[in-house]
Amino acid sequence: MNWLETSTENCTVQRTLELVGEKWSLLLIRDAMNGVRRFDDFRRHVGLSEAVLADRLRKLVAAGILETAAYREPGSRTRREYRLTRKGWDLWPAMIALKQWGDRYTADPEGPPLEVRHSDCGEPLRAVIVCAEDHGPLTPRQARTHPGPSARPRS
Amino acid sequence: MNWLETSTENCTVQRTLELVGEKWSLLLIRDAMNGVRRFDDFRRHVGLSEAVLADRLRKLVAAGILETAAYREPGSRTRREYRLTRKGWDLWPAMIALKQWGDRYTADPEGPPLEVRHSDCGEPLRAVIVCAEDHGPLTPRQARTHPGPSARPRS
DNA sequence: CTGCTGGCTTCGAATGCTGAAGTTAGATGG
DNA sequence: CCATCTAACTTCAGCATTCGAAGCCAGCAG
Repeated sequence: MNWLETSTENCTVQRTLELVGEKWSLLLIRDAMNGVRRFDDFRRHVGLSEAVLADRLRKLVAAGILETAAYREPGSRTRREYRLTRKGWDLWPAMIALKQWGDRYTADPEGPPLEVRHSDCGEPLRAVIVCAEDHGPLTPRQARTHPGPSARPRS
Repeated sequence: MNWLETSTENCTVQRTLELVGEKWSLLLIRDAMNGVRRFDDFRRHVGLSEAVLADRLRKLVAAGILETAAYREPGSRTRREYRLTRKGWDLWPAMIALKQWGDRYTADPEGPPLEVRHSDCGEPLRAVIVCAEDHGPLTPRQARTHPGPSARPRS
């Protein structure tokens, strides 16, 4: 069974994009990874409409990527903030990989507006692909794809 | 200048998503990485409408992620096929990182429908973040973010 | 009890997606 | 040399999503 003959219905990339691939979702996660937690901060910084923001936050919470927590500032009523869960933070390698591509191909001549570095040595980060035995970094030519255990023919 | 005060206008993640973040774009790139090259194969396998497919292919070619090449099957007229460029293949780490997340959180109980392994040792791949001096794999807690050279205040 | 603020919801207009039908260029068959 | 077929589009009507703006609501300050 080759790729063209296998169903995409249970493709894990596709399912991932159903959760985070809508417009704005990954930008909200980007902001959440940079410490943004409140509705109004998301709205102003990411720059989307309030209706869509409310919808996306609801979906990301339903997906287990964000969770809400109550907070209270002195002299204000309690409110809810949005934080990344473990599952949400597990998107970090993907976010860094997208940022790395953008840094290379879309940055202004001076460089990117945000830098992420190793806190110990101060060197910039790279997303690399290795195998389970730590051979690598690997290129696409060093990889082979096979049908997996749940590969099904296309209807 | 903290993150909430910096403009997202030149954010490299945002610019990346402007190129590949539309619905279907990353799925087309997924298929291209698996060897799909023709209009009709994309249409049938990815399952999107022809109008949108034509638009996405045009945009991905304009972005330098795909390029067209003439091909000719015996007994047919010459046609054009779509292939990933180097720039397109550079999205591979991001694609693997998204697939890895999907494999962990969205796969059927038996596993994913597609497996990617190191061709030398046969072990499955992992997307990891390292620093330029190869410390790693790193977690988000071991990273620090700073404003980069093109950080600008939000208007 | 009046106003203010954060966090939404509602609404009309604009944009985007879908499925189906139509178009075009070059084989191929009669 | 005319009709047919096919891959690769384009056009179109209807539906869904997104946008910007406005409105609503709860609780706190004055």
